[in-house]
Amino acid sequence: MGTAERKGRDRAAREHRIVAAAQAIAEREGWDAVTVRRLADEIEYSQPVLYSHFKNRDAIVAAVAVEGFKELTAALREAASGSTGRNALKNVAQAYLAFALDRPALYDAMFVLPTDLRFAEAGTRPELRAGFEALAAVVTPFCVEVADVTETFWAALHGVATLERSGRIRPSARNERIALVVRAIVVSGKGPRAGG
Amino acid sequence: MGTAERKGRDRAAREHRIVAAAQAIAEREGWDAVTVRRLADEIEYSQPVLYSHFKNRDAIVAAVAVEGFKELTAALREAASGSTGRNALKNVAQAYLAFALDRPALYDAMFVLPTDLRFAEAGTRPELRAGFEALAAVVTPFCVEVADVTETFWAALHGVATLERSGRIRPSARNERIALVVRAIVVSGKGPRAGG
DNA sequence: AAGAATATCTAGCATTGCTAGATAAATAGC
DNA sequence: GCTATTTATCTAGCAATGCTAGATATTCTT
Repeated sequence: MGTAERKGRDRAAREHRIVAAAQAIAEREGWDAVTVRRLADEIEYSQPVLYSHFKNRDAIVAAVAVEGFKELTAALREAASGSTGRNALKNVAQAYLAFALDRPALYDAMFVLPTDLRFAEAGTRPELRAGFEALAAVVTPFCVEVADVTETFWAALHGVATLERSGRIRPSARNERIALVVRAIVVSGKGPRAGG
Repeated sequence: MGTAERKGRDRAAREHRIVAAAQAIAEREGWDAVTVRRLADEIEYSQPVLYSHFKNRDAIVAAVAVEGFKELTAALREAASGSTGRNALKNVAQAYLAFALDRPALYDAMFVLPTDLRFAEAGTRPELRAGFEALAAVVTPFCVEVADVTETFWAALHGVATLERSGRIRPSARNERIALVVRAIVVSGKGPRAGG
């Protein structure tokens, strides 16, 4: 009899509901509104049930972050498709910033709030690695040291996103900053190449 | 009689002790350990006294952040002095990253934790503007659009610092990333200039 | 020295993450 | 089918937090 399987599915579905509720509340009202009690209400179970799925609240945030990486990766791939070279770079950069600025709560889960998620290391979750690969793909044509340049590209986008989001740099100059970052990648290969 | 003045001084001194205690605890044990009760113990007054100095806990974090900007600005000026051009850029970039990585709690107060501090706007506190100016100073020789390039330089450094700190990019490649950022600034002027 | 203003404290509220211990439900053994 | 055991879930509560109302000292004014 498949009751064990059904139980497993039910459990997975409930876990998914928890993560979805956390993401929805966070995106609507911010992460402070995501309390364990509130999530318990939302899924119509008591608090301790959540702790049978996740070690603690941070683990729930981390689960939302993983969802965020899936979405970001999809957005970056979509942006890269149908263009090449410098245009692909620009489209990806714009898509990255659009994601960070349109989905601040999700972006916070991925990059600002404390989690144990790791990148660019052995044991990195595939969802995270895929995001990095999507960036690397558009960077590759312009350099030899792909890892270095991809990391720096990513860091630049991340910095622009977070500083703009917190009002520390002028939103009005976003396009100029994107252009500068793209240009930096284009000329970043070892030894100066003619701008592409 | 100067008792009013003395009272003012005493009050200012107490306020300074609060901020210093907050910074010390944060740097030793992290911001989670900085509770209002703990600060009250530290300065040997009761909790409500803190609320006569600061509107809420976030305002205390913001006060520490302002101290951080003073320190960062000093470090950047020091790094810039005695060198020019590309070397100044590199030294400043290294100093920025060293600050962010050596003083994570302070850096968090300045850039990660929620505060109302603004940059690059009317009404910005002078301590914050000074930091921006220190970056602008080393960027200026390389470009026309100083504000755009300074913001992008800063964002790149900020991104590198935060991603490296949270283990999302390889610490081993820091020098390569610094080199890329510096190179990007050097060639960032309107119209391609020969790399310096 | 009496009254007014200021400085400070005690005590408590409401909320949070998390958990021990009790109970209900499902499963297994016979 | 009935009982014993395991599994799933809940009730109730702890300790900590940010913050504040209201009471009490302390200092100033006249």
